[in-house]
Amino acid sequence: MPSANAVAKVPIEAGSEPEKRLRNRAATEQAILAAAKRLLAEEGFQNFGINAVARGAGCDKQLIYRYYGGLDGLVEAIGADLGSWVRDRIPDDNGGMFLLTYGDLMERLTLLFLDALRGDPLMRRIVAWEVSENTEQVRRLSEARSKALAGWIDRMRGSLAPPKGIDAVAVNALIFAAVQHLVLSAAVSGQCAGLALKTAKDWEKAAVALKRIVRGVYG
Amino acid sequence: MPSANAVAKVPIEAGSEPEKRLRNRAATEQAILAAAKRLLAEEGFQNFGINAVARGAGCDKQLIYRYYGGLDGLVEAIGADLGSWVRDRIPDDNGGMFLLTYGDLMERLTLLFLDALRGDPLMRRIVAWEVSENTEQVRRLSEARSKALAGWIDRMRGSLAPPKGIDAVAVNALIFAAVQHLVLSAAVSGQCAGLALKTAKDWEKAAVALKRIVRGVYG
DNA sequence: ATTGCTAATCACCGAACGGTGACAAGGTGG
DNA sequence: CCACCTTGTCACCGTTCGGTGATTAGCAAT
Repeated sequence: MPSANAVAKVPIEAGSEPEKRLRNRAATEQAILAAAKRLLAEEGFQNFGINAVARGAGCDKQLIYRYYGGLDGLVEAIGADLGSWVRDRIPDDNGGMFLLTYGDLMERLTLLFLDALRGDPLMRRIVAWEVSENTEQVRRLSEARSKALAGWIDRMRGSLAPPKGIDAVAVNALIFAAVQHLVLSAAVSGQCAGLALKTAKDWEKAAVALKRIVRGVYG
Repeated sequence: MPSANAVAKVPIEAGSEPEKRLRNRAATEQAILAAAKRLLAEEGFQNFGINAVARGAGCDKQLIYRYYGGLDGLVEAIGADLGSWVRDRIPDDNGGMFLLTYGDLMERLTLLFLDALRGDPLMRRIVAWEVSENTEQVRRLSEARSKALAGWIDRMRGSLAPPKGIDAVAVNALIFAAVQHLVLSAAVSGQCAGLALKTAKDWEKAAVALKRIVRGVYG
């Protein structure tokens, strides 16, 4: 290997990573944010820290402090993305379907929410984080998430009103809580309270039960 | 200060902590276990570690390795206590009440479970832990908990069977999931999906909604 | 009093953490 | 060409973590 030093001076990445991200702040910021989201989604909030994110982004942690003001700012940037989550993951129309009753609406909402949460590991980790810690970080994230979700629900609801005599806020809180815990538990252990949740058939059972619950309350 | 060394030789704890727990293995083991449970209940699983437990128990961490074989063994010892949790926290009879239908049973079970979970911070932390991590530790804990709970439910059920045509396992999984997430979220943030959960009145609303859901399914 | 067992403590290790200040590298305007 | 500003990197700090010998301290039997 002749002139090894001269070659080594240029990192070997000629064939490994063609993109170098050299002196490009915007790209680096995006890389950091992407690494943070990926890390949080894949590893969970347990080992989520400055060092891990910097390692994942392939840059120095100092840049995280410079560009985001530390982990807090980075987490807030993640929270800002949650608004787009709703737009990306959940259709904002009814797919040509007519929702005649509040029960129709809630059935569709809960099933959509179930599938969306099942398919989004980042969101699951955030939900798990919310019920595990009470730091300012998490509170901000939680707020952003609930706000985005509430807005989406409002848009879907249209002019439909819940039946009189039913505390829809409380009932819906329980239903959404059920979906969240079910999906979280399934993602971690593949089951929830004795109900296996691995195969498509398992999930179909869960969906049927969920519909039955919703219809049991709202008809 | 004459003979300061001699005085310092005896720790000042003469007036601070009358109990010394000197060379008493059984007592030390209990102190460690109690400290672990207290720490887990009050601080959560995030900062739960060998050093923290040793600090909380007021002894050296080496003893945790000796007596429990490390954190894993200690966690298992906590899991072994979960069986007694059911016995302590939840009555195993029906309080002289006659449960005529499966709906009666489930209403009573869910409300009992709700209150029991609300009143037990340790159990809440364990549930939050279960949906946040997937280590062997947590899996063992989870298993112990679900086993104890299933046993209790079985004892309560007696000969009552769910209505035909209803997938009770799936429905009940959702209902228990709802209770768990509701209580966890409330404990952390005082609310769940927009439903405030602080005052007794708030919880009464939640209980009414829960009853409505159960009755909606099981009549 | 001496021996021996065991409960309990101490001292230390390497690693990882969050955080910070100093410095090198790369474009840009004069 | 030079000075300047931004981007990126490096080295280091103090602290905490999990984990492991080596050591001390209390009690019982002989």
